[in-house]
Amino acid sequence: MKIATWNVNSVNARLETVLRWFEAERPDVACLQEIKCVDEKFPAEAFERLGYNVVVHGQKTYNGVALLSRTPLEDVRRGLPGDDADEQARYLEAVISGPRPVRVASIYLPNGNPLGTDKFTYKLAWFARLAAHAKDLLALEEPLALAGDYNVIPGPDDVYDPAAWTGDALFQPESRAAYRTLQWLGLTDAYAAIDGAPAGYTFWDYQAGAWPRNHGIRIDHILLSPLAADALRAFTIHRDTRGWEKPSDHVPVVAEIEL
DNA sequence: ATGGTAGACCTTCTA
Repeated sequence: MKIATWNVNSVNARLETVLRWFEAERPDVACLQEIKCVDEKFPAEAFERLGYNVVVHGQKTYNGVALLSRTPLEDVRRGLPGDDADEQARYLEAVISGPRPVRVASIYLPNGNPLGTDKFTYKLAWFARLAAHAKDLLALEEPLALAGDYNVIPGPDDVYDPAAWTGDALFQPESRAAYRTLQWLGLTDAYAAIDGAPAGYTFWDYQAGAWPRNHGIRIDHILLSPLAADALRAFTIHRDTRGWEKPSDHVPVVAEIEL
């Protein structure tokens, strides 16, 4: 089973590009982030024509996440538990039905910039809520994948120039520690499955020629519960899509598991 | 040099 995650930076502006990749890669499950539309504006029919079931947790203008699956999605949870006042659409969870069900979440973690503002506070608070919820999910002892744009550069090997990012929320010690906390709970970063691969960036800014200069960062991650990590067979970053017409600034990331 | 681009949408915010 191929589980993909992709921050598409507006699903409607990107539809042709996204469908092109779906037709070529045909993931079984896909987590989308930054769809930038309300539920009713999500182009569900286009994905249904390709054989996908669709659930959406949308929002006007900003954020918004979706889950696509070849088999029906059950036990759907919209929004991250822990703060009823949080109105930002950044979390969507469901169980992918089948003989070997897998619980999957599409995650769009807050960016947190600039430092010293409530945006960074919100990021860390959101991270704490995610850790609390992940702990509850891990207690179920199911195959589980938490996939998405975490807006965290885990380490210095995950950025073209660490010094250029020291003042950025994505590379703060607190952000990196929060990401490690998820792993101490028992989640595995599927990226570790790449053997001897060079830096695997997943994002290149639209500005300042970041793509042609390969000024990238690795911020899109797939975290797996023990049962899912044991079943991991491959992990791929589809960096070629960054060179396509009208690209997202993020590229798709895929974990293949064999349960 | 504190730049640059993209998307939503209406003037500026977010990334």
